Amino acid sequence: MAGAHTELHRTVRDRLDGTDQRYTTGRRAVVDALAGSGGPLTLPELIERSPELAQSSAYRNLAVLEEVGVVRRLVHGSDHARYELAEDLTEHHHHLICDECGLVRDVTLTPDLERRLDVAFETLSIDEGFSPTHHTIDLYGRCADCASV
Amino acid sequence: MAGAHTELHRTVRDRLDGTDQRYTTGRRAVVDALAGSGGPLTLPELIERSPELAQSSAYRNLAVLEEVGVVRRLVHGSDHARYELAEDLTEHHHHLICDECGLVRDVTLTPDLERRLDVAFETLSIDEGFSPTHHTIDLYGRCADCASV
DNA sequence: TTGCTTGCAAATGATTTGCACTGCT
DNA sequence: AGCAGTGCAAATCATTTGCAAGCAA
Repeated sequence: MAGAHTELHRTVRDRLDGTDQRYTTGRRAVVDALAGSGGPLTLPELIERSPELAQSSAYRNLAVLEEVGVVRRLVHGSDHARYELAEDLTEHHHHLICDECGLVRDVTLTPDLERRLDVAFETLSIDEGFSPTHHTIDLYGRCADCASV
Repeated sequence: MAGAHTELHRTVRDRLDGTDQRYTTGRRAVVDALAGSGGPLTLPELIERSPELAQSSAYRNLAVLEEVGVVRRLVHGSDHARYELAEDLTEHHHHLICDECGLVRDVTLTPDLERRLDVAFETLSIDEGFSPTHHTIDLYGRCADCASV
């Protein structure tokens, strides 16, 4: 656990070093917050978890981290965009999204199903002259909390 | 073809009637534009196809049509949101999204694969206490035009 | 020192809204 | 007549950016 965390930070630092950027306290706080949540966070949620971050710096750090491939920016229906660690730092996953409260949680599909999907996408792409790089699957519905009301 | 189109308009009118809203020329233009494109449109694209629409009216009409379940609003990475006809007026489909130019095109998966996905989502949802209503799949990559550069 | 970072305040840009006018019904 | 729809201009609000000060190599 601690080991994985350390390695995560080392990877991030390496990627920043590559373009003369520093791994500052603020950036580390962003990475820690994203690593510690079970799903992508909005800017307000991120700041709630790291109140020492100024809003503009948080946005800027997320942009920098996105550029070096550490962070991924997502947009669903809601007002705020959401941010998560890039998949090569975590694991391929998808999202459960609550129509009611907007909560987003990570989920994974079985390797077997992912394999079938990849094959289907590949075939599709050839038909369409499209070169696929990645895919996202969002599952919308009601989360446990909202359903129990 | 003409028949299907007529039926579409009738359906839209019915849904609007249900809440004392009118199926005006502007709204019809919005529906026609969305029905005639091979993928969801941004507001600028929509207005390009129907220049008689004022921007604010286009936004307002889209909002009204979304409320009565005729239109669906999508957001991907780009600046503008995209709008398409609701799936019960068209057909269950997914999207190919070009990382480069932002183009979005509709695609469908095989019924067999969709069935497998539904089963997987159902299982997943039970595990998570989540009640699924629908899903979206976005396939990112390079479209034929951008790949050929 | 050099130049990346930060925080504040101001700017940007998509979308929304107030209001007076138009046009169905 | 009575109320929904429209267009314009102004308001919102998430996000971005300019700038002066802070901090690490």
